[in-house]
Amino acid sequence: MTPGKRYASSTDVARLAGVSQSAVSRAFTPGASVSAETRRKVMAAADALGFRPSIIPQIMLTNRSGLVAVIVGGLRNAFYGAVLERFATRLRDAGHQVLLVPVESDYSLDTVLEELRSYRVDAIVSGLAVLSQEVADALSAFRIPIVSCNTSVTSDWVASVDSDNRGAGRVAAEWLRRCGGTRFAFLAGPEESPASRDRLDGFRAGLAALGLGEPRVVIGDYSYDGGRAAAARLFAEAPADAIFCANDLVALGAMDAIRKRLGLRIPEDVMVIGYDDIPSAAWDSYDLTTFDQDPEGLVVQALDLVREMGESGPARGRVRVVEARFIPRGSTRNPPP
Amino acid sequence: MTPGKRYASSTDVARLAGVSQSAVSRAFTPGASVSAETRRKVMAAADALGFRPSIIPQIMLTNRSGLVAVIVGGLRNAFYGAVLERFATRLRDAGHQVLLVPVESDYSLDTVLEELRSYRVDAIVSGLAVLSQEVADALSAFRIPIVSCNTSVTSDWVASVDSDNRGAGRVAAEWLRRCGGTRFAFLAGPEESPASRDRLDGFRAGLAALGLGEPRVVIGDYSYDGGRAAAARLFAEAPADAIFCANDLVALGAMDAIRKRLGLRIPEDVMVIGYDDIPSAAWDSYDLTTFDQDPEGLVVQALDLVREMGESGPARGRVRVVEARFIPRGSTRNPPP
DNA sequence: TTGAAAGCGTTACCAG
DNA sequence: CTGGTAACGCTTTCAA
Repeated sequence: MTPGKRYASSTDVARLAGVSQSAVSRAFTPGASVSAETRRKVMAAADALGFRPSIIPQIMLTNRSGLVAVIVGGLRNAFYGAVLERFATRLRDAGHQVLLVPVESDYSLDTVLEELRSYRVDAIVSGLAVLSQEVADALSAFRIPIVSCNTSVTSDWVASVDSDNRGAGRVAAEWLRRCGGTRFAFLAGPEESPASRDRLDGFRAGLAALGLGEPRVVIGDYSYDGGRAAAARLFAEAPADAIFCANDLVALGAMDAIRKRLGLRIPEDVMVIGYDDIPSAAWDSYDLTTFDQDPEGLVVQALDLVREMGESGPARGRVRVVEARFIPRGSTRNPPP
Repeated sequence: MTPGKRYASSTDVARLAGVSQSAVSRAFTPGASVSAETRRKVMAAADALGFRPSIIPQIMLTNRSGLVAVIVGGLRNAFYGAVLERFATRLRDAGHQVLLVPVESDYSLDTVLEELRSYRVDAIVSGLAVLSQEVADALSAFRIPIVSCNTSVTSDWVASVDSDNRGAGRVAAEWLRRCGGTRFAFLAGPEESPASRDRLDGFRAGLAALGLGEPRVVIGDYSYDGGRAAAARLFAEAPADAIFCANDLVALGAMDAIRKRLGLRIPEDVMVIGYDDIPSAAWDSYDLTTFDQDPEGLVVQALDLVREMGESGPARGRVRVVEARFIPRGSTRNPPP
């Protein structure tokens, strides 16, 4: 192609405007001391050439790129879409650019981090839970501030934002009990998901505090199909009437299995509670009782950590917790007054 | 913070390894001529210092950043989430980094493009439809290859990928007619959406070809709530029994309104067809007849255009079309044999 | 195979 | 307020 030259440089502009290259730089620097006349000449030449300062040399000088990487694991879940959109919008409003990094598992995380490092990203926000303390420590070697969502593990360079999963589990247990539930079950996410585990822990604790036994647990995978299959497996063994699900997608799948395949009614025969409050949860066909994870709060806290780490540098033990707000809807019966 | 120095440079590595800086560069350049011994020393020193070449100076030299910007308008629709994830994955596989740019309207597009230019992005993929020929021409001034999805407008620097919306509209009309539809309606997206307009055009053409009259049209906004409201407005005026919707979200909202609010049955009383084949369309509660927009094909074509423009430079009139595959499900009756 | 040196486009500093 | 110069970290000549 070679369309002449793709980009004009400040030197080109300086030549055309009849000033020094430094003058051009100053004309584009807010608050620099330039005479109105010089600025006018520079801007005219810049417009003629389609010039805008490149940010690349600046990155080279400062080692700050303005880039923040956001690592996501799977966008099929509308909740992640909503969170990602918020991150992207707020990061841009704060003057950053968003580097989107899709990662299958934390297996490939090391390779990815090498690349991000070579781009001098200022920080990394990970939707992927950083699983173990070892991984968190290993990540510190990269010396890039990392904020991990849905974990409470931290290290020098890793901070985290966590939802109050345990608290929510307890609330679910109490509500289902108050509304007349007797046979409790938990449809879990992937076995290794800390969020799913914490929700179950809270659910267990809540039931125990009420003098009730262990809930039955079916392992799933955070998807609609997984929820449907899990519900089928659950009822194939024995019925349940109070089901807490690891997330909304699982709950919606379970609801469809319960109604369309098993022919039971919700909430009369079976009550269901989800987690996330994705848009579909509010749809007329489901009207799912769930928890709002406060995506706004999650994003705000995460970005506040990014800012804080950028300013004060690494420090161990930064954790923020966002509350999960209970949203009772029609998939659970009304409690007695 | 200042943790000593954040990044080691090739000069630091050279000093530690007792070689020249050029040697370090070569050791990291595949196919460069370095002796095994030198490479060994360099790598040892690099590991000790945690060194990896910065990509920034390279960008400065070549004006190619490896960055491809993806502009998205709203991630609430799961279809866009799925498409975005594919884009991100494939772009990374092709060795690019993905810059995610959320944009409310094309109002702010100019500002955004200035920024992207200063980052020397190699190309821009826009999920936002580039509306008019004027906008497309204006975009050419930025001299960055742009691929626009869901438009057929092009210019020197703007290529586009379009779904066969008209063809799908015709198929919808034919299917609804064959299955016994008599009172046709179209629930549109935003008035200015070219995709929605094209789907309607095809629907109209299909009905006309069958000797049928104009469908009734209700303007909406591509959302579930919009679909619900649009269906309510439609039936408040007069009933319909064959409804084609601008996308799946609208269709799902309409289905819920028709069943839960109006007390009608689907498909016995009313048939509904959507567009996109988002995951929820296949859920048991909806089982929505729809069109698969072939997100895979969309992404492949778009990235092929990116590659092509990167290699051969600007050229007018690059358009690719991806087929929409019809997926009959339970929200329409079975056609007579 | 190796080292020295130029150059990419900025910003920041220093004299004038 | 202005122009010259150093510096950032790399790749790429050019000589040796």
